Amino acid sequence: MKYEEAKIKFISTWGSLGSLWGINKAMAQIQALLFISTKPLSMEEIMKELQISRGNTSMNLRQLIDWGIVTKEIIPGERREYFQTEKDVQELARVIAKERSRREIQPVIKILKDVSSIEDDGTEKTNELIKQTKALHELTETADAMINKMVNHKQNWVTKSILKLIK
Amino acid sequence: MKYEEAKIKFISTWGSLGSLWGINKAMAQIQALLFISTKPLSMEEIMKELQISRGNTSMNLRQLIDWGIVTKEIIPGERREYFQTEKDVQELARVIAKERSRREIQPVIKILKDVSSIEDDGTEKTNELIKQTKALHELTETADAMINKMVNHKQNWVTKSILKLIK
DNA sequence: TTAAACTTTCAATAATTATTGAAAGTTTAA
DNA sequence: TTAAACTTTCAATAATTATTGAAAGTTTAA
Repeated sequence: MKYEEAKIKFISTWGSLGSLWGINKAMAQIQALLFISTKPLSMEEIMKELQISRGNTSMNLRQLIDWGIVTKEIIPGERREYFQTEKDVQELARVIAKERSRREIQPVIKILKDVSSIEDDGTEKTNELIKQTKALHELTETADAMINKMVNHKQNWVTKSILKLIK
Repeated sequence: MKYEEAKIKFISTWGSLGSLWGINKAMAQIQALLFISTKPLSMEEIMKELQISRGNTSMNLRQLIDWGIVTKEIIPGERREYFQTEKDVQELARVIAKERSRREIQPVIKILKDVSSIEDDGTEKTNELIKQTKALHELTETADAMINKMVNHKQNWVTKSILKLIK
């Protein structure tokens, strides 16, 4: 496998993995392209590389900026804007985990809490609903907290300690 | 909020959360319905409760069985099949994490490994590709291993230890 | 066997989500 | 100011994914 093939493979794999971290294909591909680029890229360059339209590129770049994983780079003397992504994987993981938690997990936790707090009328079905949603609420809250804590430590001594602990 | 309202809210929330654990809406809703049911349900009952077609119910039930979180229950003297889901949240989390890892994360890890092992021709762009995909490969592999290990311990002494460690 | 009571399959269709591209908007240099 | 060089917006369209429902298949009781 040579450079070009590897590059295409990486970008398309990372694109289809987008669903796993909650973003769409084009957004993930743009991030992937910037991630392996040796320099910031312009919108024109991104469009050309990924074969996507101007509108699509513009919207998805804006979303990536909104997520906080892509930044605009102003190159002196240049009219057009250039873009670059966070290059450190640990920091990338931190931002993604935090955003996903905020956008998707927190709202669910809130609803689980509400649902599990309904008045117990003593019937079997109400009992079951309360019991099960309460268990789900606790699990979700714990898992969310753990992932965030984990990923928030830049140095990985914690990771190492945890790995040692659970091996 | 009364039982019926809470039930509907829970099922629709869990349904839309499906994307987070990699399954579709109907599949997640069926699982949610079974999760708070006090007894196994027939296909007829599931269709009626969720207002979905027979075909849809049949296919998604099959998928849930395939994932290993729903089982058929034979009730003596009854012709039709009944279904129930795993009721223990810890076990549920274990199965989901394992399946997601197997179906989605493992294939990506393999590709990252391949891409990061291409021959280094000494150019800057090849260097960057190798460096960045290697970092991503390590991170993905570590995260996957951690989540699986974590969720694999039924007792939660590990969870507690980890929480203490990272707080 | 047969026929009733069920489940599964799958082509057609509906719903959802992503993408295009042209028009409108904005910025900058002269 | 103006016009060239850019970016953003958004209605139309394409692509993808989920759902339906009728026909085919299977199982069981008699």
